[in-house]
Amino acid sequence: MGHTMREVAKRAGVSPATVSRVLNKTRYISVETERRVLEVVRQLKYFKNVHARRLATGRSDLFGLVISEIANPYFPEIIRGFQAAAWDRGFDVILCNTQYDKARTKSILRKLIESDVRGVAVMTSSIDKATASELIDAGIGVVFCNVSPAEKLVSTISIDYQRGIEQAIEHIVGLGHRRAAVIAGPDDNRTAITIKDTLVAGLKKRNLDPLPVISSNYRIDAGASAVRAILSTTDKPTAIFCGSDLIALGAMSALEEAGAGIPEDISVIGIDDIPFAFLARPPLTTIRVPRERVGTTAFEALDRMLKLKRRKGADYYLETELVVRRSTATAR
Amino acid sequence: MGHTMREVAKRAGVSPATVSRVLNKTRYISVETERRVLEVVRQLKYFKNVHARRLATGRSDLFGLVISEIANPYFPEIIRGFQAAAWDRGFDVILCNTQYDKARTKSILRKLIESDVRGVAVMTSSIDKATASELIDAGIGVVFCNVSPAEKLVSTISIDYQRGIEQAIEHIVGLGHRRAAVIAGPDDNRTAITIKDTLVAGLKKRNLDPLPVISSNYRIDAGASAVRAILSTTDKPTAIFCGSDLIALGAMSALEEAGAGIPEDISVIGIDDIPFAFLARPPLTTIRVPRERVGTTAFEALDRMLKLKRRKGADYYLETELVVRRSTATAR
DNA sequence: GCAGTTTGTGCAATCGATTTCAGAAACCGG
DNA sequence: CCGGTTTCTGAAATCGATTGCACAAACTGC
Repeated sequence: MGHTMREVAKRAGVSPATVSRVLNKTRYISVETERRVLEVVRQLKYFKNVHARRLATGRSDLFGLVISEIANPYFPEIIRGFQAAAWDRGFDVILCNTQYDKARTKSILRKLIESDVRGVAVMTSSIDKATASELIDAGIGVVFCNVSPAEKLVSTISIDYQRGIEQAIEHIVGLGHRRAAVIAGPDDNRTAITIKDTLVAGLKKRNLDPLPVISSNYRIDAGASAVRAILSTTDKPTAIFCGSDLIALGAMSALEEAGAGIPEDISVIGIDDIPFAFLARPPLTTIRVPRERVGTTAFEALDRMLKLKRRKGADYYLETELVVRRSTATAR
Repeated sequence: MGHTMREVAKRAGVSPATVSRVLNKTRYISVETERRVLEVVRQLKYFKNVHARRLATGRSDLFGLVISEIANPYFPEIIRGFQAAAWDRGFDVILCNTQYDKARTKSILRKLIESDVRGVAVMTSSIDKATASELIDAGIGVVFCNVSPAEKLVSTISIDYQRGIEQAIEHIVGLGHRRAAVIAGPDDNRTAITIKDTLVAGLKKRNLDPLPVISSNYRIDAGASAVRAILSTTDKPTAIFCGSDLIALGAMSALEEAGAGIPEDISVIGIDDIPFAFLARPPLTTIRVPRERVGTTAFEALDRMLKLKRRKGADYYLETELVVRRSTATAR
């Protein structure tokens, strides 16, 4: 709605091309001309139009970031990491929430392609490679989380839960626990499955027979019914591994309601280390996922991949680690 | 990078104009032609380019949403509300975090203007009207939170803390409390100041002399030092009003460390009702701010205002209400 | 003082869609 | 069957910037 480059050019007595060059510092420009142009720009409060620019250059300085639900405390730090990394290099990001909705996901992909984004970070398990193939067909780079392997135009970030989980089991075993339960995330979620499998395998290896319970979703109250199930077993576990901090917090609430003391009666371990984990009562022992790093790594993965002529993806690995707080203690 | 409309037109044996009309359903098109065009579109996996479209139409179907820090649990629901409302009407939103940084704020404003957004929702107190005047000069509508009054191109959303706070004070007085402290948010934050003033005024009116403490920031640990100060006073309060749930949670942690029981020794009241308030131990009594509504209202305020020929802003009001949980009890 | 380079600037094509204008074809009632 | 609509389509201008090419002026070095 504002002024155009042509107007600026006219007022400054130069050609539009010159104005463009001044504003983008792309060529030799005499100080005098530059001064005049900038003066006019200031006077007119001129701002160049990004859309025209994008059209003209063909490049789009845009990246997409797809998550499932912004209210899930798992995501904000990923977003921040990604945005910060993009911003630093002069790129913008379009944030999209699938809200776990198929139709919405579809239109998000369309929107991203139409926006001519350079790359997209898919940080939710609710989109798989097949769904994202549209992007790849359109020549847009994609980075996934927890989906190997990399291929052309596809990079991946793998969060190595193994290490953190081993530390956690070690910790629990060291505290004398012999029976542990698992409350995993939803069964239709790649990451949740990976975590569950890793947990179960790890526990078996240490001869703690897990009695796994599947919670149907990632909502906070998911833990409650699982806890009831656990407490009604004859051979009650003394430790509960949860597939996420949210589940753990829900479980803790339910345990308290049921009169079980944490950690005196039951130890609870979460995964993620969301900001509230340490504010929980008792502060939650959890396996930290470096979320901000996930975000920055996602951006860098895209940036690097797209600079390659072959645009071949790479696999990135990020470690997890146990954070011991007060929700775990010696088995009674 | 994909195909262009011209290619589609050629393959379908029609003119680009026709393709455009088919895709936008803007004119009489024969079924046969439409079929042919859509067929080619599918074959080629053609997506139209948003930038070209925006340039050509002059309209931008974009709105900006400015917040300060995405990791602050206050914001996600606002974002969701705003995005959902925008999305429903076919608009996109550019999410910007100021991170409380002056320079970053500056470049955000520039970016928004360059992107030719139609309107911007400024949901953080870290930007005031003066700072945002650039937007208004550029003819971009703005909606603020907690900054009256509305004017041309400026709408406002006022969260009426008064009501919720009165309910809360009533509640506390009813529980027999006689001395209450206040831990407010940062002094350079409009909203925090409003809340503090409303709290202090309300308490005075009920003859509960507050001993206000100013916490310097909104970070979780902000409450800790304030709590130390409060506990070291001779005439310890039996209730603490906090300027936000985050502060309240921090305070609760600190209180527990200091051996004070909640609510037996001290009742704690927060503001916001963030998702974790009810997971806190004890679940936090708090004054709920309808955050998702704030988001949707912000969008609607912009949408309506921009439809007016005079583009005159309006003031919107949203109520708060007390949510009683278990962090408050009779004074001992 | 001349060929060769470095600077500084403008012209005009281009990016990919939208949209005005106008014209052709089909349909209509009388 | 003829003037008048209505329906359908295309040519071409337009949006606002970028950029390759061309050219002139100002320096080089010899």
